[in-house]
Amino acid sequence: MNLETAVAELARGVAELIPENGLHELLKTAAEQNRSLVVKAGFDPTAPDLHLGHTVLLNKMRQFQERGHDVVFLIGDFTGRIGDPTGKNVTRKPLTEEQVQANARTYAEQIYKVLDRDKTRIEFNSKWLGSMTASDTIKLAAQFTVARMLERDDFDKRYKTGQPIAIHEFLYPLMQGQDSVALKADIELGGTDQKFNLLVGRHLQGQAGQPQQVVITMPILEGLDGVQKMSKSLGNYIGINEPPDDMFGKLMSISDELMWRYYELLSFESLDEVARRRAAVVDGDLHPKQAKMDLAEEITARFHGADAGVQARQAFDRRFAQGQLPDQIDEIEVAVGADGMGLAHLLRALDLVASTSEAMRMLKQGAVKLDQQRISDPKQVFLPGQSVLLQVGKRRIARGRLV
RNA sequence: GGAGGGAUGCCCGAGCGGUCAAAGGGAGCAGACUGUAAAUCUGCCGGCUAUGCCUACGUAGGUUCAAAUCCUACUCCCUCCA
Repeated sequence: MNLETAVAELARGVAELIPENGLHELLKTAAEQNRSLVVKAGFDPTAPDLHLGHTVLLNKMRQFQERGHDVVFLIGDFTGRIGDPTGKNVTRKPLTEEQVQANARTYAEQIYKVLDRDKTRIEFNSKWLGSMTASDTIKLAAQFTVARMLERDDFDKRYKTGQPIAIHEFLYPLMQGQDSVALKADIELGGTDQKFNLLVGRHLQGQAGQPQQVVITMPILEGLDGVQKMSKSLGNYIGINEPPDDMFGKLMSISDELMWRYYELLSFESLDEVARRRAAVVDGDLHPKQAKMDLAEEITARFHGADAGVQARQAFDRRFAQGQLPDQIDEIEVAVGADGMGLAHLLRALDLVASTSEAMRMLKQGAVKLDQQRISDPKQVFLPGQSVLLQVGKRRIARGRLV
């Protein structure tokens, strides 16, 4: 494959490339010298539950692996103790060695659904940061100024609006930059929110007399709402370990507009194919729902296998297009006592609602169905021996066997 | 070290002695519409043994028939001065 094609492919979906022609130059040199590049990406050791947002970066790492480069999955076990300066969670409990190891294992279980296990190098930054002395730290801190630190958007905003900034937060970008020095990184990948930190790496490498890494930032993937970034705490995420049907269903619930964004950042279809698809939808030759199902199937298949992708698609179609019940409904045994149990409590017992108060509300709003028939009397009593199929809204469904 | 401001439900934010389970917005949930779309409209949105009761407005006390609202102490946060 020629250089131009390689650069174009590696630049797909990239938010920013610094310096702009850096990737081109690097690939050229690497090819000439017949060496592989050190590609680094750092990860927080406290959030090992990966979702599709994380895979935007992983996908890019994988692309580099496919070209034979040395991809370093760096776990920031040391920097994780500082806490990335977001203004929240300024104090964070230090993780124990065991916790770090456990989290690393959890990462390993997940990332190889995208990355090539044999070509991935896992490192921990405590390896070099942990042995730094106070004097080393001061030397490191001396290589950067407060004024430049305050250029960071996050710090700038907080400083101007009077939000607190703890001194130790300034160390985070420096430590992360030091990682690049220690690894002699040629390229560092990160989200756009990491831009400043990645640039500090370039600066420190320069100070250390090393070639400066090329910085590649990837866009932050929007969550299911299409507005805020995908994150676990916002609840707008799709976890890569979620069951196929859930994954498929969540992908189907995104807006049409967001679907194209997901195509760009998550699909492995070539940009040409995506463009063709989009044109077909615009021309009315392809229903947007079909396009979305294709995407949902591709992603589901990536994490659960091709069969699971197809099955999830069929199950979705049966359930929502044809209005059938799901293939599998968990049957829960409920002890109702000799006198039976009222409907409101039964819903609670089946875990279809969070409280009996919620049950009352759902009943009042006509959201509850018994054996596919709408019902609304909270006092309706169910006796032992009965078997019931109860639904709350479209998605909550359970079968209860009363004893 | 000194002076001042603030802490309200998942989040933001009004209330500043009774009519406050607490305005308004966001998020979320449900119903209608649909492609489980999105958008829109409507309703809900602390809990319970449920037309009543209990718990809630930083924490602990106090004043009062009655406190999110007043007083005291404490904790945390912010601003300005040094």
